[in-house]
Amino acid sequence: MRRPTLEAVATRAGVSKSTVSRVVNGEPTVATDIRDLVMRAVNELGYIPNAAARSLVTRRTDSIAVIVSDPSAGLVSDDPMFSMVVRAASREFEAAGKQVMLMLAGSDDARVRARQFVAARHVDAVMLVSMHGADPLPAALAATGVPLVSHGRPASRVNVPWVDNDNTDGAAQAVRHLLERGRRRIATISGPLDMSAAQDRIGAYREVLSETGRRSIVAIGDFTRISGAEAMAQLLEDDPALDAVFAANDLMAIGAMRALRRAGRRVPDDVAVVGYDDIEAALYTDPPLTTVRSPMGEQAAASARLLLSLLRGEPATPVILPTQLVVRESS
Amino acid sequence: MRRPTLEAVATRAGVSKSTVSRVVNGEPTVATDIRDLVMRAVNELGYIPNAAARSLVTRRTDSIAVIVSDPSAGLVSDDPMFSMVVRAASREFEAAGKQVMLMLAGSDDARVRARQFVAARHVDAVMLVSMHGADPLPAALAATGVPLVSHGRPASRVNVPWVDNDNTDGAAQAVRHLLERGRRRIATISGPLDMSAAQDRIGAYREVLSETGRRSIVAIGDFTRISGAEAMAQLLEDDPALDAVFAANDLMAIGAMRALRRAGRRVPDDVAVVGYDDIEAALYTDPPLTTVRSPMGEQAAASARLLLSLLRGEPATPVILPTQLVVRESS
DNA sequence: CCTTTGTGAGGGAGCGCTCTCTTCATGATC
DNA sequence: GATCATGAAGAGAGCGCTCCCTCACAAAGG
Repeated sequence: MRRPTLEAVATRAGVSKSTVSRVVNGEPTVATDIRDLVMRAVNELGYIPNAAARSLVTRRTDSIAVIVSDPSAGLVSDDPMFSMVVRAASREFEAAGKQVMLMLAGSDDARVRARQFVAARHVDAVMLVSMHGADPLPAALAATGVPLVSHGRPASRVNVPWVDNDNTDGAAQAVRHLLERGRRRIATISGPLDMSAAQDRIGAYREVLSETGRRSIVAIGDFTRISGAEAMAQLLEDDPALDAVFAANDLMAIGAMRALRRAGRRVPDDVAVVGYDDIEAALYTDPPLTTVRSPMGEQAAASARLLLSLLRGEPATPVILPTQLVVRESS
Repeated sequence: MRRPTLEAVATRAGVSKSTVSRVVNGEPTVATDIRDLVMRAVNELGYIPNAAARSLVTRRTDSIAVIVSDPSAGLVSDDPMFSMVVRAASREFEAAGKQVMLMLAGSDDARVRARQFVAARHVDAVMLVSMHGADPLPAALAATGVPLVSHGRPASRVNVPWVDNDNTDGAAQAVRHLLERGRRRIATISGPLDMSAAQDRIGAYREVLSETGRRSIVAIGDFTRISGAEAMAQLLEDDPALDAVFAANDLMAIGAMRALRRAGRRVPDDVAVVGYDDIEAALYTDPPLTTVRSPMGEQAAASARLLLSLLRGEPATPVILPTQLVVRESS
């Protein structure tokens, strides 16, 4: 009935518990014939170590929390970021033999639970994803003393290693590209200004424009398609003569293109559109979207690897991955 | 240094370990004054129960595995299904106080690990997502005796409770709608035929067409955008005169629309397109996509709830959720 | 020859908790 | 007043594992 224990294996193999433990944990100080003996017993009994018992004594769990802290994440959000990041990170952790505990920290309540969970040392480490300036989680988690890496630079000043793409350079590339195409009135649809990625992207937009003596035309979205459409409508109202728009992500760019179409503007003839991220959907818009490729999956994998190296006791410093403009037909 | 234990709390409160345990676990047989005494000690010491020790004796882990078993899940897949399903299920489990262990079972290797993991009882239950006919996991997991629910009806004949949407009815609605619109040569882009959803959808397509004496025009995709585009190109080659296409999901419909545009066909004038799922992106295609709304998030939540009720010892029977055609401008 | 060193295996305490069993106090019943 | 039922708190075994320590034995050195 009950699953076999170390002791059962030891009895069967005619050795001590200690020896079985050594074999199971791959310690080298076991003679090969005894090792074979033990392994046979393990297989015959179908022995699998009890993780709870093991972690009770080792104080390790071999699992890692991936905490996704976004504000609400409405029920209808088919967010490509989530899918890519979670998948890539999982793959990396699983390859390292770590289990992934996924926690959504959308509400304050959930954030408190997440903090508690981490403080209770139910996981060996934490990878934190996608938070905004007011998010108390980076600091709260850092305070638990559990190894922690942030996917994306935290907006608040807190001493947590992170991995990000070069938002500033990416956005600068996008805006320069529009200038080179001869666009004069270049608007932007920014993400929420409490997110570092949004800050960096709009900062670069402003910087490049001011270098060439042009003024900024700004609307704020929240990185969703619908907000992109709304922001675009707003921009058209503010400046009907605009001839280009840089959206801080592809989802908003897609929303913006829809709003432009509804307003009777042609893309790129009347208004050029550039996005950011290069999600797969950017290939399938009409026209296909010019965008800045940010290596989202790679960034997540790098975050995961950074955390794993931290866990091995190696020092962790922030990582910035390069980005690259992908010119398609929308600009 | 070390975190406080039950015993430390007991000493501080001047009671026995047993009493503290009762208080912490909310048992009613503790006098209120003593309960308060204990709670004060708990708060003062910042006591958090050690999950490993607890689960060593209770043989519960209060965690649930969500196993996503899709064939490869290429690095570039920003799959809306994944995001919605994982989020909705997580929300449900977290609300019930269960931790979610996410496991990607893309490779054979990963599948073996997942099976092992479940067999080792590292989780109390398993929610299995999105598998195909040849997938050995449903049977393998069922054999472990761990409570199991499948999100989507398993393709193989295996006795696992599941939750699905009414694929047959949904697809039938889509095809009837195209007929009502006066379309004569209606093609379909099916999903992989080893998936039950794909089987049901193409089955209904064939059924409705044969009722009206029309022939089937079929291409097979794999539920990705790119495969939808390829399948559409194939269909146009097979039957240049087709005037409608029913894609078994929205991603493929989006790919198909792109292929149609490239081939110089107008949607819906030359070719009407209907998708399936009603992902958010369906609103943002040009023209907006007519599609069958399948309640993906609701389905995932229902799967999660079914599993939770199974865990409470209640019997579990399959659940089928209704679907509804959403007519937009692509048909 | 005895002692030292090294190596591989066994013994057993203890990780922090739950849960059964026991004890004790209180009050009800006859 | 003796007996019993009831309810609340304590004692302690034991969950399955790791890891420190001990020990046996063999080889090497004096």
